[in-house]
Amino acid sequence: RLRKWQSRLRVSDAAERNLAFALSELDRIASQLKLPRHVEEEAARLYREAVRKGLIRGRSIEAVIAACVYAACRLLKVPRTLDEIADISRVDKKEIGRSFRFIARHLNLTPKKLFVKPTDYVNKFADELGLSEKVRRRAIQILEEAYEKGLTSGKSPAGLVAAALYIAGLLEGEKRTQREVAEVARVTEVTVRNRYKELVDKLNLKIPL
Amino acid sequence: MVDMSNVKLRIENIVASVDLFTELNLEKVIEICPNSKYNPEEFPGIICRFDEPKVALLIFSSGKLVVTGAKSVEDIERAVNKLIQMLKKIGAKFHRAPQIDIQNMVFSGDIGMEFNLDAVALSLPNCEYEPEQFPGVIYRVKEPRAVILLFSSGKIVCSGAKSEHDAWEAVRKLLRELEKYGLIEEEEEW
DNA sequence: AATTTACTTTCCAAAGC
DNA sequence: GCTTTAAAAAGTAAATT
Repeated sequence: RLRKWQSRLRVSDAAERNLAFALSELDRIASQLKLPRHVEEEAARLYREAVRKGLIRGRSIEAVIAACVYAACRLLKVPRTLDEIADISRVDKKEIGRSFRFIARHLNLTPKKLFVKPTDYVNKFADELGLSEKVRRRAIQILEEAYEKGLTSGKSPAGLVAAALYIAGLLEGEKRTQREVAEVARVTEVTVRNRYKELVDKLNLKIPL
Repeated sequence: MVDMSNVKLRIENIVASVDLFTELNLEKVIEICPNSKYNPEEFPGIICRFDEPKVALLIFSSGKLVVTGAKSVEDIERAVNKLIQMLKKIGAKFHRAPQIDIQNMVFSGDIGMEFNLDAVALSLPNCEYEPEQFPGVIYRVKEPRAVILLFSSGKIVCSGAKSEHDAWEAVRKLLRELEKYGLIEEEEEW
């Protein structure tokens, strides 16, 4: 009947409005983060899939969009920290993190698919710090040794990469301050210092004074 | 067969729901509870703390309670009896024994070996590992229902179990999975 | 820079919004 | 969903000294 038809119209109206809002929010985040088009498209695909599976229930569209952006970055190996996304989202980092873990669980985004090699973070941070190829290679070498010695489990990848770049900079004569590397990695100086100490100690690195 | 001889579990917290089968006037109850807090605007129950046994109780007007922070089931029984004695002085009548249901037990423990959590996350199905947000692997056991947090040190936290037996069973299942995917013989192949 | 305090994760019930 | 309560793990963060 007419009423049923109207309610159907209303439902699809709401769904379309929500989707339009979600995609505009995605556009806003993607342009501010200067994300490649394929990442934005993947985030949109993840969002539609999340809607189709009813994963939005109880969550805000903004939180889920931010989570999809983060997931798309991880899947496509485009390094972006959760903090960078949280900075420009109206939703806080904690809520984005929750939504991210929730959609990851239900869209079968396994740790394997989401794994981003430290190398990718090295290049991103090194770009922002203006560090040479030589420093990057040294940092990666340090990170590989640290992994082999079991120093990386449970630690913040961003903190580890920041410390490795700090050390590599010192070793290759392209010093950046702890403050500078901490800033691009979005961790505190204390974290950089703690990782730095442990890496220098356990890998027997000789830092030129 | 999974070797559990090196595995340790320790009770850290027990949560129980209790029904006293008596309606309570919280305005009266608040006067006989020394270290308690009651703001019906923010939370409908009285928050009360006992030193002996060391627990926290949430007291509701329906006569139902939530007891948390206990290290043993006996602590919960003692706390409930202590509260009942206090309530009797305020005129509350008890016609039957309280019903106590253990809802959740939290354990800390040790598996006795270290783990490469990247390797664990790569092969162990149905687990979560986001080192940027939390340093442990999160593993959910369906039956008995429980969640285990596994750290690189081999230390664990098991929550959601309703009994010590269930917690051991959940840990046993995690170990079986770890063994099945070749994650037990760590040391050499890091 | 060391200490202390605090927050992240997991679990669960209660009554009501 | 949220509110409150407890507790541990290990990492990170923030506030004091």
